[in-house]
Amino acid sequence: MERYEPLKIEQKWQKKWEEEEAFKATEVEGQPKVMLAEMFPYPSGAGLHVGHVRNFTIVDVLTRFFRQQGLNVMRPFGYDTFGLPAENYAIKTGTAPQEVTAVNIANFRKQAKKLGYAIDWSREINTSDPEYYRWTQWCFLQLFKKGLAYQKESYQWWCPEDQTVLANEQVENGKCWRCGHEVEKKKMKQWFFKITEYADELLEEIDNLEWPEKIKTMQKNWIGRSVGAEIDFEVEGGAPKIRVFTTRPDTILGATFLVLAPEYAGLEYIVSDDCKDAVAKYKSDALKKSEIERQENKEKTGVFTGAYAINPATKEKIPIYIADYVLSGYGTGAIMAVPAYDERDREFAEKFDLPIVEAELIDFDAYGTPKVTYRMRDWLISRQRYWGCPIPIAYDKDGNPHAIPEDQLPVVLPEVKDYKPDKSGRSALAKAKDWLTVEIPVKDPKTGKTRMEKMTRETDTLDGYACSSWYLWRYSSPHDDKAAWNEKAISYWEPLDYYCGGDHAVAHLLYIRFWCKFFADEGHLPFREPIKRLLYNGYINAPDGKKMSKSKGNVIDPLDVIDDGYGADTLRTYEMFIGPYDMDAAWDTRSVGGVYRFLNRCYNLCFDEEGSFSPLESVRDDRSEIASEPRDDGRERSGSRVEKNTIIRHKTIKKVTEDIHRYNFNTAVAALMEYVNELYKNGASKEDLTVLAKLLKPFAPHLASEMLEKLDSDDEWPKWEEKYLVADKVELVVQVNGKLRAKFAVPVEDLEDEKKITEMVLDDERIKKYTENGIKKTIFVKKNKLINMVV
RNA sequence: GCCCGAGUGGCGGAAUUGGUAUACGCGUUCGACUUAAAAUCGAAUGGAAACUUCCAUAUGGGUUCAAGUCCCAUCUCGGGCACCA
Repeated sequence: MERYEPLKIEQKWQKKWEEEEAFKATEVEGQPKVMLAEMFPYPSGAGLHVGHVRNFTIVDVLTRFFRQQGLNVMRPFGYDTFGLPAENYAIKTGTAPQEVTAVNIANFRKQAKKLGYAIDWSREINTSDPEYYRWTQWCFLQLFKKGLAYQKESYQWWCPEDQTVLANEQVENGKCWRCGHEVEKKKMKQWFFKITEYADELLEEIDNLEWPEKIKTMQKNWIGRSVGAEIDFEVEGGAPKIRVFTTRPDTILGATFLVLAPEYAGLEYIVSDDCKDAVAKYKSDALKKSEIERQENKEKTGVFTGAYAINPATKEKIPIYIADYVLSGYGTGAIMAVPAYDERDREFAEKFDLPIVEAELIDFDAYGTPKVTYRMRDWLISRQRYWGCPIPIAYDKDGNPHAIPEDQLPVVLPEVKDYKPDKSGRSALAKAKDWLTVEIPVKDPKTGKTRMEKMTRETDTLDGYACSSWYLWRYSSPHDDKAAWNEKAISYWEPLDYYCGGDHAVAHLLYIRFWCKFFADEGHLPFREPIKRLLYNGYINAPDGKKMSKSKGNVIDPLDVIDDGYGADTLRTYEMFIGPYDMDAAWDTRSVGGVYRFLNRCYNLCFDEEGSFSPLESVRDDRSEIASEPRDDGRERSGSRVEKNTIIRHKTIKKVTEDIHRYNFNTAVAALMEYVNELYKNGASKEDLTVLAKLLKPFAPHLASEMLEKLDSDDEWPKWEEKYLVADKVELVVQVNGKLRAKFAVPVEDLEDEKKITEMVLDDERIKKYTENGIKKTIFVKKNKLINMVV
């Protein structure tokens, strides 16, 4: 007897799919389309891990499901290749990141093919390929032209280990998200994208997305819209007015002092001479304080500036303090403190012995102007690193930035020998002397003539998130050399219908929405939201329940699972069966064996000794008596095995179809297992097996293809018919006071006759003993085939 | 501190609209095949009882003919935010 040999079968089909370019997608006007993608991976040297497999398989199950349903499906693939791991490796070993990246991509591609994914390999993209980043630079220039990419000198998070600035989203608990080193604040001139320009729309449109509530809430909190007012306070002695932001302008009568952030601009005009030293010291201490220290010690600190302001409502003189509990980057960096209504102000007031006035609330119209403020800041995008997309900017001799003309794109990353950033904090690009100088055409404002001017290139590179903020659109025309994306192609395929990932809840998913709105405004995109549905999958942990990590030695390598003989189909199906897709799950090696046994049973149903399927009735006659034995539950008592199979076949089609639509992949697999168990009991017809193979194909495409080939069938998704879902006899549940007391097999038409049912039930010995003293009422629920007698 | 999730057998988990709790898988036990083992096939498997019941969905209350599901309170775990005025 032939045994199920997954590796042999899988090789055969993978070769076939590759040769046929089986998953190539082309636009067909009028045919409904579906586009799906996972969050493209960073191709690390370690290769695919089980988390990738879960993520990619979810996309693949949906991809194949929709293909089998006759939709025009596109499922591309790509690599997010710029970033620190390759660069740090380059610094350590001198190997060019370009080289390492090429090797890692080749490995990822090979592994993804080994998993049998239905990928259109002609749509493979790579963010560090000049063919790609040429258009990342083009995107930057569009933002630059509209003033949405701008430079600003401000205090920024700086990682002393990686020698680069970090965005707010890249600082986790006061530490660098990559190396874990404590970050500090440094005043620097940096590039920003003005994401705040779109804050309102980004917030408002969240509710229209088919995204998990968790992600939507996180984005809303991140944007953090607050409605309030700005109020000006005169400063005694003629210093510039202090403008504060408050959400409670109605409490102004209780404002007994002002507090400024230590970084408050214009502080020098306010501080009195005798307080200068104390203020200067407090300010420098605050800047040195790490984020960790600020978080751990929430005890209020601050110093008096020696200056006073006038409360415009009470006309009283109130002192001005500086304190680090007021943040420079939010609102105006200054607050009116109302200790009677605000807990933090109260703490401060108590510590510094300031008055706490329980004043009445007033209508504030006379004192403030309405103002909306956001917690979200502009997106800091420059990085002092080599391995990133060069910012297409050059500086004239006065230091003014100029756009590199679009016909000079891409600005290609120059080859260097030493990848270390220099001591001044500039990236290794500063060492590429030849590359650094560039000639840019400049229009002379007086003569109107254009002349070439020598300039110096920007040595910062773009945050990797910029590269991934438009890649979904590149998929629609991945090798177009005329435009970032082709308008016709993108309007057919996009927006993306399904996006699946388990990371980047805020940053990436907010940035890509921001760029979408910008490019829609520029007339380049025909939609304002890039992603219709988001599936946010959970992590896979080690068998001990802990996170997998090399140092703990608990990593499961998916390729080992395949090569151990289980094969890709088992791995894929197991990871779908492991639990609800959006919950974390622990790897269980023994359960992998269980899924393998299931696929083996599928195989054995289809391939007997002669290598042909086992037709119903011809085999397993030894069990025919058992099979036709009436069962206790009374269901289908009269049905033949063929009739039983027909019912369960249609039930299974319905269950699997609906489960995949609901992303309940685990219960879809369970339903297939139940179906196979039934076929083992009853025997299987060709029709039974064909349906099995079709339903199995999204999960285990190689085995299913092998079965379908044997059965001489296409893979068109089967349909169920409701009429087969109703057996002629059904099981009636009888409860007394809500407790299960008996089950009856009744003809389905009897459910229409409540009186008949009631009489029959009351006449039964099992029920009689409970109802001797009479019944108060009966509740009959036809839908649930249930009757409850209340005594 | 605030905002979300979640808590069901020995284990991972089902129960989709308030209606048969524990689907499916793992593990365990027994049986068939075998000289034997593996593989495979079949049966049993929440706990106490013992032939008919009782108790079980984190804990305590409530609503209902009926609650894992709804309401109130409490505990535990996970995630997010964390001086945002």
